[in-house]
Amino acid sequence: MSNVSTSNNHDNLHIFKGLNSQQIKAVEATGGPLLIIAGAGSGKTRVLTHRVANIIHQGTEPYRILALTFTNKAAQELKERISNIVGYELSRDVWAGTFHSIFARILRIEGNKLGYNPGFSIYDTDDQTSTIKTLLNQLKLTPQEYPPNQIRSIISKAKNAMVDYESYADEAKSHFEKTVAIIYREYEKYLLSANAMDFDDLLINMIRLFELDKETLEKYRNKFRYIMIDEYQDTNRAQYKVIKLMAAAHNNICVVGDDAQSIYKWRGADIRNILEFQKDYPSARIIKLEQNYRSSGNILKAADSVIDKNKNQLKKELWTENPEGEKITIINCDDDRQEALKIADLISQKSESGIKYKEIAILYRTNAQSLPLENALRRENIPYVIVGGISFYKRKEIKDVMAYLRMLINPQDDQSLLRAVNEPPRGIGKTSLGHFQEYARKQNISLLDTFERAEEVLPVVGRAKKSARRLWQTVTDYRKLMEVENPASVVKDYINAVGILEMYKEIGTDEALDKFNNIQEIITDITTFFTQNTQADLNDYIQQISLASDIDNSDLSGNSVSLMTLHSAKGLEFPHVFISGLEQGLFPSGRSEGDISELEEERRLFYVGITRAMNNLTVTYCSRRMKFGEIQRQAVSVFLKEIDHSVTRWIGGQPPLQNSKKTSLSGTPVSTGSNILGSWRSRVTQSTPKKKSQYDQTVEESYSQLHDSLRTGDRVLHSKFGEGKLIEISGIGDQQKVVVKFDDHGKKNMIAKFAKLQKL
DNA sequence: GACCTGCTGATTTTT
DNA sequence: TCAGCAGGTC
Repeated sequence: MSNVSTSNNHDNLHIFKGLNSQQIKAVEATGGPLLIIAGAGSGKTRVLTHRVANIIHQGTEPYRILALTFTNKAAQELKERISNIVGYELSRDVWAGTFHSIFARILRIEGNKLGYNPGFSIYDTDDQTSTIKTLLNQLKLTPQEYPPNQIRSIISKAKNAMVDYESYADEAKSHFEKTVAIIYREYEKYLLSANAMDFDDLLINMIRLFELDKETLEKYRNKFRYIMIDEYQDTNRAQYKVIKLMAAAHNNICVVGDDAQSIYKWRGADIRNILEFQKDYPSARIIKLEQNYRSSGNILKAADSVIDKNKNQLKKELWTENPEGEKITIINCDDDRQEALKIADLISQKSESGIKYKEIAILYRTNAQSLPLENALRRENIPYVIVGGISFYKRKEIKDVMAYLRMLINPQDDQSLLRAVNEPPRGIGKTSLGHFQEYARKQNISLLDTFERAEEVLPVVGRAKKSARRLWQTVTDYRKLMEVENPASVVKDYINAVGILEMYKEIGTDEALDKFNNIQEIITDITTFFTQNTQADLNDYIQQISLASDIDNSDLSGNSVSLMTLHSAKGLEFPHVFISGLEQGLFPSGRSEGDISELEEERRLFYVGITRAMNNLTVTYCSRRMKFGEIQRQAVSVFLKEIDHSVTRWIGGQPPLQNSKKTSLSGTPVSTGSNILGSWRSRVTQSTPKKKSQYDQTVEESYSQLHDSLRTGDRVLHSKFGEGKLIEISGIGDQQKVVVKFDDHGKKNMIAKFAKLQKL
C-alpha cells in the first residue's frame, strides 16, 4: 500500500471512528440522492456532521455545502460539531442554517430582482396581524366578521401550499372567501410596498426568484454542490420545491428524517415529502438508522408500543443494546396543583440521591401548564429554566425598540412606525394617524414620508403635525449617522433620543423599571453583537433577532430543571423526563378529537416525548384540572391505554385497561384525596424551615452554575456599566434578577441571563 | 387624545 | 383566570 492510501486511512479513521455499519454507509454515500430514515436517538446529528466532514475530506470546498435545519439551535449544534471534526477554519464556510435564515441571506443579495431592497423587514405573526388590521380598516371591514388572526392563518396556509392571491380568488366561492381574496391581494401589495416579507415569503420568494431568473437559479445550483436537510419530515411544500429546484443539477441531496417524529403538520409540514422521496429521486439510496443509543430498553418498548398504533408510517425497527432499566412510572393526581407538587417532590428526591437538576426535564402539551409547575418548583427551591414560551424578543418594549430600529433600515416599513409612534405618547392619536395613512395612500408614499410633509396633511391638528415632523427628523438624522458611524453607538443614542427609555423611567413602577432594564439589556446585546461581528451592519442584527426563537437562546448548561412543551423538546435528550397532563382533551388535544390524522400527530408527539428520556420516564395525569379558571373533571388519556403495560408501574390509579371506569382514587371521598395532598403538602412545609439556609444555597448554586460561581458581595464586571459589587440575587432560571451597585453608574436591577456579569 | 373600566374570549404547537 | 380591547369619560 502506498503512502497516500495510508494517510487516507488515517484520515478516514478520524471520520469514521465510533460509527456503526449503517452510519458508516450513510457517511460514505456522499454522491447522489440519499434518504436517511433516522429513528429517535439513533445518532442522526452524528451522521450528518461526519458526512459533511467526509465531503470536505473528499476535496469539496466547504462553501459548496448547504445544510438546512429546522431551528437555529440545531444549526448551531451542527456547525459546532463539524468544527470539532474538521476544525473551525473549514467549518466556518459551510452554509449551515435554518431554511428561513439561509433564504433571508440569499434574498438580501438577490431580492432586488423581485422588487425588494436589501433592508427588507421580516414580519412575524404579530406584525402580520396588525398589518391585516390596518387593511381591514382601509377596506372598511370589521374584525368581527373577518377576525385578523383567522385571516392571517388562511393567507399563511395558502402561501405554504403555494396558492397566490389570484389562484385563491379563482377558487373562492363564498362571499367570505371572495373578501379574503381581496384582503390577501391587498396584504401582498402592502408588504411589497413596505419592503417587508413575512416568514412564508422567505420561502415563496425563493421559488419566485428561481422561476423568474434562470441565471440566479444556475448560480445557486452551481454553488451548492451538496445539499443536506435535517428533519425532512417537517418540511412543507414550498421548502420542498426550493430544494428540488436547487438540487436538480447535481442531485447530491441527502435528507434525514423520521416520519414517526413529524409533529408540524398543523404548520403546513407535508409528510408526502419524505414518503415520496423515492418517487422524486428514483435512484435514491435509503439507509435506515435503527440502533437507539439514547434510551433504556423499557423506555424504547413503551415508545414503540405507542407509535405502533399509528397506521400511516414507514416500517422500521428500533432496537437498543442499552439495559432494560426502570419501568415507566405513571402517576394519577387529584388536580394540576397536586401534580405539580408531586413532580417537584420527586425531583427533590432525585436531587438528594445525587442527580443533577440539569439532567431533568418536565414536558407538557401547552405552555399554560407551566404555571402550577413553576409555583411548585419555587416552593421546593428547585432552580428551573423555561424553554420557549414568551420570548425576550417578543416583549412589548423590545418589539417597540426593534420597530424603531427597523425604521432606520427600512423607512418604508409602515407597521414599525405605527407600532413605535406612540411609545412614548406623542399626541398623534387615532384620528391624526388615520389622516396620515389616508394621505400616504393617496400620494403613494410611506407613512414616514407623510410625517416629513406633515404640514401638507390638512385635517391634522398643529400639535400632532409638529410631533410627527420631529419624529421624522430624528429618524432621518440617525439614518444619516448610521452611514458613517459605529452602529452600536448610533443605536444607543438613537434609542435615548426617541424617548422610550425616559418614558419608562418616568412611570417608575416595578413593571416599567423592568421594561427599562430590558431595553438597557437589548442595547448591551447590540453592543456585544457589533463587538463580536465587526463586519456586520444593523440589518444583520435585526435579521438575526427577527428569526430568533427563545429555544435558540435558552441556555441549558446551567444546573436547572428544564421546562418546555413537547414540541420544543424535539431534538433534545435528558436522563430523567417527566411528561405531565396525559388527559383527554389536553393530550391528545381537544382539537384532534374525531380526526384520525390529527390524533396520529398527537400520538407522534407523545412518541417524541417518550423518546427524549434516557434512563427514567415519569408520566402524570390528573382527575381534575383548572381550565378557564374553573375546575373540570378530566379523563385519562387514550395514550396511556396504549403503553405496553409490562413496562409500566401505576401509582394512585389503575391502568385503564383493567378498569375502564373512572380511575379516581377508588371512589374515595375528598377527605382521602386531601389527605394524600396533605401528606405531600406536609413534606413540603416541614422541609421549609430547615431549608431556609439551603434555599439561599440552592439559588446561589443555580446562579453560580450559570455565571461562574458568583455570590453576593462579589466584585463583578458588566460590559456597559463597568465594575461594581453584586448586592442581591433573586429568582431563578430565566427570571433570575441581580442587583449590582456599580462604581460609576449606581444601583441597577438586571436580568441575570442578559447581564452577563463577569467575576473579578 | 389619554386614561380608565368592564367585558369577552382564550388554550396547541412556532420558523 | 386574566390579558387585551372596545367604549366611555375627562
